[in-house]
Amino acid sequence: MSSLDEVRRIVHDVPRGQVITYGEIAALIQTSPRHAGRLVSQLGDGSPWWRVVYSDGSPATCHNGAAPSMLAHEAIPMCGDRVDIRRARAHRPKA
DNA sequence: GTTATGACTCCAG
DNA sequence: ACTGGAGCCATAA
Repeated sequence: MSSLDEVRRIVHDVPRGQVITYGEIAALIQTSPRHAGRLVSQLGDGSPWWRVVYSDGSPATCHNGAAPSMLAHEAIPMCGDRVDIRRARAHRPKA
């Protein structure tokens, strides 16, 4: 089981209408936040990468800023230009 | 084995 | 609240 699978499962485990931070993923797989983002990028387009946001709720800076659009389309609680991480933050999948 | 890079986060100003 | 700099781990060359 590679960390990539772990991340992929976590990202897929995030219910619609909620998001998860890179730091949360990094903590779950026991690695640094730097690698967390890298793994999510490697997931490809087959996973809801847009549900993964920064620790302060800002969406990923990639995809030419398409993430906010996806978040809004997913009925994610947003606060201005950032996600309302306070409300949308997904809890741990509880292994 | 070493160097360079990346979808991050934290601390200080 | 915003900006800038440093740290970190893994993969690729």
